Amino acid sequence: MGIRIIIFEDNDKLRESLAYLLKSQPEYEMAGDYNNCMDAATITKVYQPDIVLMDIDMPGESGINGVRFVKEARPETAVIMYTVFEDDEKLFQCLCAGANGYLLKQTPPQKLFEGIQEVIAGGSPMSPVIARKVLNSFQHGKSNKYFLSPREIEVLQLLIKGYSAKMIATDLNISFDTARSHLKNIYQKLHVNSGKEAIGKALGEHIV
Amino acid sequence: MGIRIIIFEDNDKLRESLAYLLKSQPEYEMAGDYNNCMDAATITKVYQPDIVLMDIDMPGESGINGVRFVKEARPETAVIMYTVFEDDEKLFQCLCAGANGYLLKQTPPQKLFEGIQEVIAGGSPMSPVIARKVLNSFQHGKSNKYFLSPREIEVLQLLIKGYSAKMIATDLNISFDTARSHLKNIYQKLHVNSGKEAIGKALGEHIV
DNA sequence: TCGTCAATCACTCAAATGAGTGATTAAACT
DNA sequence: AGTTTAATCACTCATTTGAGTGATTGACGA
Repeated sequence: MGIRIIIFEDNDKLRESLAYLLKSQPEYEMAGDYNNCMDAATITKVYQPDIVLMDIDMPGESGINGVRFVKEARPETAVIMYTVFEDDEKLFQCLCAGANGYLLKQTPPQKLFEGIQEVIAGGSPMSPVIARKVLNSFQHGKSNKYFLSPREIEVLQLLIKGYSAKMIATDLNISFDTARSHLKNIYQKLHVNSGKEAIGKALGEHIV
Repeated sequence: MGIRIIIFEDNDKLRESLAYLLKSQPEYEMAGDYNNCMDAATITKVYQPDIVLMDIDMPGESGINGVRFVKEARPETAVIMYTVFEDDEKLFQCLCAGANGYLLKQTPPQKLFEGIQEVIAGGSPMSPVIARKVLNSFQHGKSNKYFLSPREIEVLQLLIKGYSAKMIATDLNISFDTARSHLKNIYQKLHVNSGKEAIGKALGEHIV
């Protein structure tokens, strides 16, 4: 019994040639190919594939939801994204949805085969550019693109810890009004108008 | 001029055989090998390597700090971790410190060479197990260990977007006081006593 | 049927907050 | 020497918030 593979890809030509390519390898067993992932959950439950190749841009449900469907239906099935998109937004949505690999369509067939083997071996194949983005996402080191002063960063950090203006003032040994003054300046720089928004933005954009 | 490489590895035998191995390839140029990374910053500034192979467990400064030193001294230098450790703690500390790749010591020399080429090409080589861990770290989905009701989760999400109680009320078509009531219940469940703390906790612990 | 709980709404009150406006000092840069 | 900036402090005012207390409805399960 070979490695059971299902493809979701709306481009007919590409999907068929992919299927043809995989079928030509004795170790793979094509369990189906579809031009949309609306029924991905059912399909996954029925055919229990080892691998799913998933495009992102498809009519109806996007491949991002496709990953979700497959993973909810059968977590053991490994999903490899196979797409032209390399923008951060879609990439991280796919990863959060549970994708096990992310290969760009420029990937030569040889690398695609390797990727499938890597997934079977418990790995997570990624195109070089993607792997770089993924690793970069971890070094969310103080971007500070809003040009906060050192003192303002200190104040913001305390704010994030849930401190009130009064507590911040005490902690930093400055007056209540100075603390509030810093806070107001921070809000201006972050383009927000409340401490809650500032916290959301700071944590969301990894400013601190 | 070849690819300049520096090795930080405290195991003398391993370090020397690695250096020997790399020197035997014409495209690599060994720019030095060290059994600790205490002076990694200076060494990096002086020799300006393209690649640094960094062990984690070393006497004096750990390789995790080593990454930091190298990256602060010269961000263009790519650092590849080369270690036996595959535990989450150390892995993610390295990534956050700016590592560009993470290969386990079980990696055969051939794969090590490929990894170096991949880094030069702008990629981020990772051993399969590592890549899997990295991708997995993205799918930390809503734990809800504080047993928030569905409605409370809705309210919390709006709060995180920076909405005031009044805005939440409008958005959900409920009265101002109901919104405040929900907020108070949420604070109780999260063991906090302000919206700001709630946002911090929710974002920090990936509750929503 | 009874109890529990989510969801809704209401009222009070003291404290915190955001906004606006303005000022001083010291360091850093031009 | 002049300018900019960070950091400090002060005062006002309307709005928001947290807390406390209490009540009603409807759904769900024991």
